[in-house]
Amino acid sequence: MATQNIKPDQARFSEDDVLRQIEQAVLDHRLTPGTKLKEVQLATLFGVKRGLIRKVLTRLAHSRLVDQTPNRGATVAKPSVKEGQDLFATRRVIESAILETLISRAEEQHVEQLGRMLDREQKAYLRGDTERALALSVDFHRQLASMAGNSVLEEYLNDIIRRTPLVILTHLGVDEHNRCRNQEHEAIVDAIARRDVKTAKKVMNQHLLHIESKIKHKPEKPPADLAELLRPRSVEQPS
Amino acid sequence: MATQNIKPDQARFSEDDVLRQIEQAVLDHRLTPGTKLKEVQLATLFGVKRGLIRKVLTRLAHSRLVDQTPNRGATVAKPSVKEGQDLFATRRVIESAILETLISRAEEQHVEQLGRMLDREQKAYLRGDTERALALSVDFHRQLASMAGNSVLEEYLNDIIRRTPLVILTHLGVDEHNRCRNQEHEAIVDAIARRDVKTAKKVMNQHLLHIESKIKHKPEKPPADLAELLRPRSVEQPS
DNA sequence: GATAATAAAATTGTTAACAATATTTTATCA
DNA sequence: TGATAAAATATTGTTAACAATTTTATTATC
Repeated sequence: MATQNIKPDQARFSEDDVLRQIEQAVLDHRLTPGTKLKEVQLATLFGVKRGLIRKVLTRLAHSRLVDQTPNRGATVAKPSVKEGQDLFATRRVIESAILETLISRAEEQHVEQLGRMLDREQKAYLRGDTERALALSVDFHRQLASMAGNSVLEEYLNDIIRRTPLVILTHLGVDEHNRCRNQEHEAIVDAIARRDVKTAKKVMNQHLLHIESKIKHKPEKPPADLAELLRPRSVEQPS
Repeated sequence: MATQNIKPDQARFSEDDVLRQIEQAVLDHRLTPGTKLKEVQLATLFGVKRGLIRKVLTRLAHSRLVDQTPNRGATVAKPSVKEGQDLFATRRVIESAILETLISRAEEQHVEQLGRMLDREQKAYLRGDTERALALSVDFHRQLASMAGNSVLEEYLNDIIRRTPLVILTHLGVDEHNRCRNQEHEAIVDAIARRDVKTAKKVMNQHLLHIESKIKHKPEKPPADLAELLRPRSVEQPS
């Protein structure tokens, strides 16, 4: 009981925990492109030594979520327009391959599980819980990759998912219209159930293109307060 | 003049240099799956401090080239059969997408440059310089990705290229027949020149499947002497 | 000679201290 | 008041020392 009441900022995080927390903060739009990530501040926030933070930042930089400049520290990455376009184009390739692979091996239970996920996503939208809906929306794509059963495709999709918010926030800003639309998810699941590869891929492409086609603008957004945004949350086990 | 004659084992390497050297050693088959990478030894070999080696190993582990186990150090990764199959299947997806993109934007000079590369590759094979031929063969694939102009696809292909030797060495062993065949490269360039996407992709798939279909066996190979294999080479600028 | 126990050596993991660099604040001057 | 220079502070980069763990070598026992 006592251990469960430990405040997050007093907990002792592992390297992977810290990495996950920062990745999640990017995904949630809590950390926006250009935000400065100061080592000492992060170490204090997470209750760890600076060395651990340096390791995490190295890994994040290697994954291109973070830009590291010698003697100037780390900032959340700001992808260029070209990089954004390339990322979305590649996402279309990867998601299509996932759908092909999934449909070639999908079972009844897979379709049912996807249906349940969509129910939850729809309910979250209806009650106005946009944060939860966004998370479920992202999970939908992850689940497709997991069900497809190709670990390398899954790995790349997860990489893309982590980087997608950077593109959106850098070039499009936070806007309801720059997110997944639930009915398109439904159409994809329907096509999977019918084993209709062509339709599934077509809808997925449209799904992604509706965001991608807008990557031209460059609205600027002021940096937010890092401590507030990145306040550690309890480490949760994946469902 | 004096600086140019510095012996490699006395040079001061940057973090990126060391990373590149180790990656290259994997690509050359000098470092084989299961090989133990000891920090102090590497630090001595490269003339750097142990801290830098730890950073490099972190990055290599994040890229799955290296397995890191707490308190037991780092070894060159040994992908499972499934992982090997997934990697090759994903490679087919990525290479096909690269060909599509390239053909949609290819110019005369691209085709000429690829032709010159193939000449060099063929000559290396004919004079029995297998190491050089292998390097040129790998460069061929990299060049396709570079010409296609999608940086994310290129990044993923480079990741795949770095990991491919691990699969081959783990499951197939060093064998002339587990490498690219020059005539298939020629057929691919020919199809690109004719803007024949279908044929280009078909040949590329065959090209990769001729290796992939063999990923079932597990020949074992004894670990080699690390210091000999990983002796630093001079840092070369990419051509 | 084989096995187990112990000791020694090697390796990995962590840390605080300090150096180097960048940023912010303060003082000075026109 | 604004611009510039100097001083102070903050941040990043590096390092050696030490702790913790694993591996290897040596010794003891049967």
